[in-house]
Amino acid sequence: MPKPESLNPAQWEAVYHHEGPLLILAGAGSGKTRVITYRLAELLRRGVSSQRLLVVTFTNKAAAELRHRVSSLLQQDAADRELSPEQSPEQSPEQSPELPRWIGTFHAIGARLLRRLASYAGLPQSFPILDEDDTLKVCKELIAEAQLDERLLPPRALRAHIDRAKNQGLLAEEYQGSDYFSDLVRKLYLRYEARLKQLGAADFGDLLLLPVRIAEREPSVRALLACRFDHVLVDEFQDVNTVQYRLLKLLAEKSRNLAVVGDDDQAIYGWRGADVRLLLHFQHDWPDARIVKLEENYRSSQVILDAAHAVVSRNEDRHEKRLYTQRDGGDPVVFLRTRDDRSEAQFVVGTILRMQAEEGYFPEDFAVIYRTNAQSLRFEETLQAAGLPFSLLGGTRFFERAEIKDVLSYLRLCQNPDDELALRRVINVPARQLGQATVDKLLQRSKESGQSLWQVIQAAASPTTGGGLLSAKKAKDLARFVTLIEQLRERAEQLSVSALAAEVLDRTGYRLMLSTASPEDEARQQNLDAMLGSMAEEERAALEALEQQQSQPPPDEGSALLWEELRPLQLGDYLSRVALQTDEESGQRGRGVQLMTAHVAKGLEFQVVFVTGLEEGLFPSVRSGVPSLRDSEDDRVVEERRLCYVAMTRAKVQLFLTSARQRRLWGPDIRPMEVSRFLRAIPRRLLIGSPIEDTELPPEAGSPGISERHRRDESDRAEPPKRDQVALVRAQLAGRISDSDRKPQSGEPDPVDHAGGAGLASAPDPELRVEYDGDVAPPRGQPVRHASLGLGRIVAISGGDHKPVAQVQFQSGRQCAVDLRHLTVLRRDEASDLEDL
DNA sequence: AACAATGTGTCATAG
DNA sequence: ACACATTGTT
Repeated sequence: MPKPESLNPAQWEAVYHHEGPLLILAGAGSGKTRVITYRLAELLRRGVSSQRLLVVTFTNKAAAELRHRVSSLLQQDAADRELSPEQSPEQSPEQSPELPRWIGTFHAIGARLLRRLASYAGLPQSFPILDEDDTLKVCKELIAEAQLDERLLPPRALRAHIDRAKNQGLLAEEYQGSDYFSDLVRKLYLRYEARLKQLGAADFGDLLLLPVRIAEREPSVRALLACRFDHVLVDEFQDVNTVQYRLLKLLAEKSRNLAVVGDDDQAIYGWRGADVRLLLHFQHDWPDARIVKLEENYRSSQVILDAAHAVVSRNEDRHEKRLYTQRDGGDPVVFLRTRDDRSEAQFVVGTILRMQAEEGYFPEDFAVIYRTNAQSLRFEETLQAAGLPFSLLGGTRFFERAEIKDVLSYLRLCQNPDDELALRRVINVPARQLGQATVDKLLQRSKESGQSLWQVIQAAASPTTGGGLLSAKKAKDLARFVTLIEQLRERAEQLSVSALAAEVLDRTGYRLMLSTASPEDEARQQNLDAMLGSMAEEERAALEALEQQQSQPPPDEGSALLWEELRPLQLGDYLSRVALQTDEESGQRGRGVQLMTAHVAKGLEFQVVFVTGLEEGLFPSVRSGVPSLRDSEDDRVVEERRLCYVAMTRAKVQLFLTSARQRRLWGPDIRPMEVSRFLRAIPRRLLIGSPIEDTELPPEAGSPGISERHRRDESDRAEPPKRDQVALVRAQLAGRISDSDRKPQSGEPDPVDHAGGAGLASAPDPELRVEYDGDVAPPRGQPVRHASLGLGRIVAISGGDHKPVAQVQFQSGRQCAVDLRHLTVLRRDEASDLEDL
């Protein structure tokens, strides 16, 4: 059992709170995970069944971490009990409680619920879960089918709108169309929903949306959910969105034992529908909630905390809290303004090398944090060149690699050959002469006949039933593929998951395809081997859990539907787990220097942290193009500020902040970058390094001499910091400057391109470009020209948060919506040859 | 004509 | 790494 003396009073209160709602406001590094693990252990000790505890986290990594920590706490607990001489007789001495079985991300929990509720949603029990790629393809096809131009409604935008709707709990028919644009989205959302149903598939949003909607509709299901768990514990509550909250309310409806942990200063997922107000106004729904504040920080030095606080406290709508630590003082935060992203990377890597050599740090002690994944490249190159090991967190995720998805698609086909997306993915991988044209024919036939693609393929492959759809040669190629799949499906009945996967690699010729000696192929082979290994591992774990299973309480209250049964790993179990397992194997924390985005960094901690790219437009990131209509500039920056806070508070001992004077962003142009406003918020006394007052002139032709810049760095400091720190920065500056000796590529950087033009061949005359800032929109009937669609008139204008869009009737007869920025407004005389439409 | 191989631009942030 | 366009091959 937890030792109370290792908890501070606030933590103690949170751990031992008994029944009823509980809100834990946990500042960064305040021992939040510790509180959750201890509380779980305490609940188990009090006799709450491991089957009736639900713990929700945001990432698989966090779930794995919790599982691990609870498990070791329970083991230690059992060991302690054995040692203690006086054993209370009523306490069962023999075994420590089982681990809670329901620890997972919202999506994992939702998927488990939906598997059992599938019939209510008209889905097969083994529905595939579509990832982002899959849903993007679906959106693309829908847009094509609707004969819309992708430039007007980019598939990504459609997907984002649908996803957002789902996060708000809206089904397609509830989606409100108020203008042309949202009407369009509504129509396509309706088709999207129908298409997914036809595919028998669910997307990420469905995993939460559908269980909630089913339960709210079906009283019997609602009752099941309400009594399924005795305690519900939620981590990162500030990042919960509406649907997730509705699910929580359903699950805690009866017990009312809902404990949530969160920090409003770390709310960074507003863009995917999270609503901090759920945390800020928790008492509104749960008036009797006990509130516990954790404000003592056990991670960072006071200097780091003060600097981070200075950044985030600029926000207004927040619980004011001030973290304190017993480790007073600490080294100042080092700020460095570098010439460009290259020298930024060189500074970071140089510093790591030096601190490693001189201060005994290991590569694992360092984290490099940036705003966007694209920034990782420079660091990767530079670390590579320096011979430092590193691992990239996030980015392209393991299970999204092509080779992994290919093999998983074969496995999906073994489970269900009607899985159209899986079928289309692998029909020609490895190449078997079944290209686009052939697949299109088959798809066409499938659409006409209403048969599944697999059925059509089976028919077309046979000379008797082919109906002349394909040439004899193609039919033969196809028949070979059909036989392959049929054989694999037979084998699937007999083999374990890992053995089946190995067979897939073999029989499909996939291994053979990767047998060239190229480093890419070798990496792919390694990835596949890693996957086979993880399969075997899961099989072993499932068996072990089965063996160790304690007396299984029989399903009570008719809730067999939601009961989890332990069994050997089945193909379907594996596929559904893997669809949600987007982060790298969580157990083995990557080796070497850790590279990650600020979002990924949440919840982690490191000795030394570099927060990089602190530049206006990058961090805070301001989306290029037209500012959105509703959000004020500030609204968007508020979350960025919290993101910066999250990044800074990852550091335990030393924090570095860097900012480049120029970098290539989005396009081919090298842009001058201003220093981030977040830096200006930090009191000078906490900082050493480059002056922040640095006026943001792009490097002039005769760029300032090295010595001059160096001198400025020194003279601008408000207060002399510790001498060794000065030496440190000097040494680093010297290293950096020797690199930046090279001349800038061109005398003047290109002017900032505010248009964010989307690859049109000829850019419209800037003077005639539409100004659209919400007030000045072109009137209806306005003649316009589009680079590729020709002349037309505006029929309607619609905004939306993202893109101002005009519905245009073109002279060609085509009517479609076009991003306003791609239109040129014509003067009356220019439009004379445009007839009335 | 249908496929395969090769080159090019693009990308917030996550499950 | 992926989609797209282009060129090369059967």
